[in-house]
Amino acid sequence: MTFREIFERFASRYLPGNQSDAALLRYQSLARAIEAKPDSPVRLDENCDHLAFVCCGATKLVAHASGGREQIVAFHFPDELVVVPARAEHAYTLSSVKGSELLVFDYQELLDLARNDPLVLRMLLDCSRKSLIRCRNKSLALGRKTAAERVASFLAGMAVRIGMPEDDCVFLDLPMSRRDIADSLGLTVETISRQITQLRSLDIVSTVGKSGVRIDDLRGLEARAGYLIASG
Amino acid sequence: MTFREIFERFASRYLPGNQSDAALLRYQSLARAIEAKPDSPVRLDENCDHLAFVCCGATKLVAHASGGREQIVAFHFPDELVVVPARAEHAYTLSSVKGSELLVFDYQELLDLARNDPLVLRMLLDCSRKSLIRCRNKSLALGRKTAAERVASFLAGMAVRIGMPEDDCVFLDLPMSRRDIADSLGLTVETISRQITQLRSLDIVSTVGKSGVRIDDLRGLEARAGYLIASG
DNA sequence: CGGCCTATTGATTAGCCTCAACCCACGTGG
DNA sequence: CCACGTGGGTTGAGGCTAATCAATAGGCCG
Repeated sequence: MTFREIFERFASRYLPGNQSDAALLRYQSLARAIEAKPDSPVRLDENCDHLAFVCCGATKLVAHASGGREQIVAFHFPDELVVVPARAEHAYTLSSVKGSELLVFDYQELLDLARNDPLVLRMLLDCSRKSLIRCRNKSLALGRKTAAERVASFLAGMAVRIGMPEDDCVFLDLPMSRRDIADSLGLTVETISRQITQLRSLDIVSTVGKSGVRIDDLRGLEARAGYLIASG
Repeated sequence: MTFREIFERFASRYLPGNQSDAALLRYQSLARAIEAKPDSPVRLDENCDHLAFVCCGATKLVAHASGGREQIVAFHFPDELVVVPARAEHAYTLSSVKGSELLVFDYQELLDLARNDPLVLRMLLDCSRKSLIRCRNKSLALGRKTAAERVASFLAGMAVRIGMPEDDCVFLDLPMSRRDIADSLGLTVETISRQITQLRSLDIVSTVGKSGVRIDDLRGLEARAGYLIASG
């Protein structure tokens, strides 16, 4: 994809429709397209925050702790936005999960340009609030849910975000490895594997190759997710 | 405190200084003061999001899972803002930790009023982004840190937020109970207790009564917090 | 001073991690 | 076309961390 196409896609989704061509160009001049190879960190200026638009592929925002431990704080799929904090201040890295094309802004520059544009500000606010809700839900899972519940919640969440409805079930083509899932759920690859095996033996999901998961019983999955609502 | 005083305090901290009296009054008309007793949920309309300004006391935002399990997703101290999602949609409750005085807005109404006020929008954006960073850090702790590291991180974080510097050390008067700390760190009260005992025996902290904690060795505390930066 | 609730301490258990082996799909080169 | 190597995924055995269960201690109220 050309830079032009990527920017158009971003603009049509996130910039208000009534922008003048001149205004669009100003936004465009702040943007930079980045192509990221599978499972490689996205190189960004360490001294400032960034806003990234995922055009295609999938990315993960990774938090680092001592001893090489990693926690994936969020995944991002096409047409989603991420706020990436400055590496210098907070130990986070944005990485691609599979090959991805991104559009990246210096967050502060973008904010300055949008200083008097309430529609863009509201868009950013909305994006930030959605991330916050997701992150809070993740905190609940990491703090209080069992391995079985975390995996069920994860799959149920993926079904909403990237699921392809088939007759009476939902098919997932998971872009991330078991290791990524483990790092996202605060577990190990072995535990993920065992839990998926468990779900398979209960006829709740079936797996197709390494990345394919068909959710045959979404109700059953949600019932195991530990939600307060909908499962008591 | 009177409603007037609470609102003034909110306005001076979060509304831009150049607002007309009429504009201030419009904001004021959306606000409602709530006094919350210790450890009791704040009663809010379940069908909409809210923005709460903590005037005094301390609050916690609690996420609920099945089986009565609770995860505290954030604490809030005087002069801080919280976005509380609609209970109807997401299973969250705002509760006071000790007696608190709050100023509460319907989030949507506030946003509508501020629709064309970039300064207020940026303030909200900023607040949302700070919450997001905190929540991401919490995810790292819950997903990948040991009990010892979580408690150390917690105390180090509290030192920044509510610590009172004394000669060569920091004193904390923790407003929350051990149970709250446990629910915040994804642990049990017993584990919290044991970890604090451990820190005491290492001469890193000393405790004064139930709520007092003096951090004698902040460096030592941070070294045990599992941070990537500053501790390798 | 006595009752109550929170915090602490101790003993045991359970869930997940660790370590190790194996399987399988895929790519490579003989 | 098959032997081989590689890397992710799965499965199994044993260990460790934090949970659970139970009892004691200690602050704070009347």
